[in-house]
Amino acid sequence: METIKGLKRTRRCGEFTLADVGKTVTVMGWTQVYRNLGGVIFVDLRDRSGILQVVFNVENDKEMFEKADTVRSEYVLAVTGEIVKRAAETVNEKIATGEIELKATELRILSKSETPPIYIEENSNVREEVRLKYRYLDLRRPDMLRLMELRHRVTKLARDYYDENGFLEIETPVLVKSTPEGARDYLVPSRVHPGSFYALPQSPQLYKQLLMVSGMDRYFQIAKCFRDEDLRADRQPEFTQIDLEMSFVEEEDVMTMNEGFMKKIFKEVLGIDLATPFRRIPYQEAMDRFGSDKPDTRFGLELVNLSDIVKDCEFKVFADVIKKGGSVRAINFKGGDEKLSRRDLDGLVDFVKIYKAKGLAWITVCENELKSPITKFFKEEEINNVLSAMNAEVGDVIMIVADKDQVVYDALGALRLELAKRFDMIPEGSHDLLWVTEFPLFEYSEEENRYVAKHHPFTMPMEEDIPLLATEPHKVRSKAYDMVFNGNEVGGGSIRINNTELQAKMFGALGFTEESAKERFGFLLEAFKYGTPPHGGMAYGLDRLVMLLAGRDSIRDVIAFPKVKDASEVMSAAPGAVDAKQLAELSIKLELPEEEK
RNA sequence: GGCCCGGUAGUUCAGUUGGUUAGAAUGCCAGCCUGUCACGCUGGAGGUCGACGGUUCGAGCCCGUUCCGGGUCGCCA
Repeated sequence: METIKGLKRTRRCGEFTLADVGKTVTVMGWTQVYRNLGGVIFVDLRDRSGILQVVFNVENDKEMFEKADTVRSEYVLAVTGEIVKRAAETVNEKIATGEIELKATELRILSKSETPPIYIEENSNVREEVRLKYRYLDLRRPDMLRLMELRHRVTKLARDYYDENGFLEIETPVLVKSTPEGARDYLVPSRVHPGSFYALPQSPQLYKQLLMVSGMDRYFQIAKCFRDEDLRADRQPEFTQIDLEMSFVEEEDVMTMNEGFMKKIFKEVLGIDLATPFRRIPYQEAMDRFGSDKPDTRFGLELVNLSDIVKDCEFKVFADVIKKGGSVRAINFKGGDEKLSRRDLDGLVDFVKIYKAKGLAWITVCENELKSPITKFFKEEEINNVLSAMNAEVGDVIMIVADKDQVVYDALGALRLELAKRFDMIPEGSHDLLWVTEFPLFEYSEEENRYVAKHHPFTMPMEEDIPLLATEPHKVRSKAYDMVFNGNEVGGGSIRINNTELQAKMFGALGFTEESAKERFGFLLEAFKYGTPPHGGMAYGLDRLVMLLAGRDSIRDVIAFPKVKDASEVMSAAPGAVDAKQLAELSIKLELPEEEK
């Protein structure tokens, strides 16, 4: 094996141009392909920047030619030679360096390679299982390199932007106190304090608020966060936030600041001029029109509330639902009749059942009649009112769900996305940014039988709703806002409570006793006694943001070493068992479920 | 935890109603070839059909269990 000793790389492979013709240079990289034509060998040498063709000719140097003949895929080479211009008929227009090539004068094989299990190429369609097992090879592929580059640029722009706007980058601890509200914590046992545990942070929330108390004024951080919950295509247990907090601000200040950030990212990464300010859609409007708190507004299929029209109808299902406080809502799939077979409609009925809907009623508007399993239960006037409310025309299919509001929203919200996806109703390359505002402060947890904070317990209620805190907490709206990009939540935040009495009311509404509030958040409440500026902030899901900017469907594509569905890592096989000695040091005894012993 | 999809050569896939020796492309190995660029030509090697069990004269194919990967519901303040 040969060494690099005495050689210096001139530049990366893809960075040479016609201007370098005649120069003697040294390049280093991986062998993309080699082509032995008998008396001449071509090696395409690849690194992060691209490819440069290297030529070995038997007539120039027989010994080196024979050495070049032993080169195989992914061998790591150092080649010194002269950059020469290619003859016109041998120019390769497919690569950036296609007009030149390197005429080798010295070849060193720095490292051999076994035949790689996956081929290193753009858009290889290798099974994800294999890609993840050999992630370091997968990352050699140009599209993966570009995604890592993109991610780097976004974090760099975040640092630049917030720095320009007077934010300080401050690190907060990764070993923190567990506050079991919300997602499950990852726990880290303490050796020094047997029986005690740190948690890994779900977000730097409390610390950044304390930094505001400290007078840091504006803070940001690229923060690793952890949530011990199940994965999704856009959710990893270990993820990164662009986290920020500002003092002396209201909602509009935070939103404006962050519109500026998005404007900068879109301009510099995608070359797109974003219009600001973004639209603001109150939560309730988002739910009523789109059935979602992260609405994709790039297409229609908006929800219409039919409750008033059908509340007295003879179709028991609808009337009963409304009596119990639920609603009957519908979407109109324009021209759906010719796109959907009866079988497709049955499939959609099953589809909404995933979201707990008990069924999906439909009315197909034909030339001289209506096709529907339910119209027989309705008076003519009711039907006409439904049709006009839905703006129905011949060829349309009206799809109706009746249930508790949340189920109706979930089912129709998902159904409109499904139809839009299936029938290509989303304009290609469109980008739709908006804020959803006025989130409810609480949501009811059936599991815990109490109200829980929708955002987190430090979120400021809207002034006009504060009187409702003690009486009708479900009606209280908050100064919280989510940034939504093409129907994805890319970030969210709120104005925080900076007043201890209000915070106490908040804990009261959440059902915390004074002691339990003190036990969990005592240090924050204590800090708030000493002069807390009005403050607020937000956090972006960096991984998801980069994924969307890149137009990818999976967050794994923008994370160098992602976890898979069961939160393990295929390549390293983490998590793993530890030996008895380590456990003993931590005073931990295992008691595994029977089947796992 | 539930539901759905997938697992056949290094890789991507095909494989008929359950029937002889499981195929293709690509990659790999060898030989030939002096301007290719996914070089070309000739030849060759390469399989625990994810695993285990069952049904059957006979299983890649049917049944059960299980492992692995993906999607999704629950979950994710």
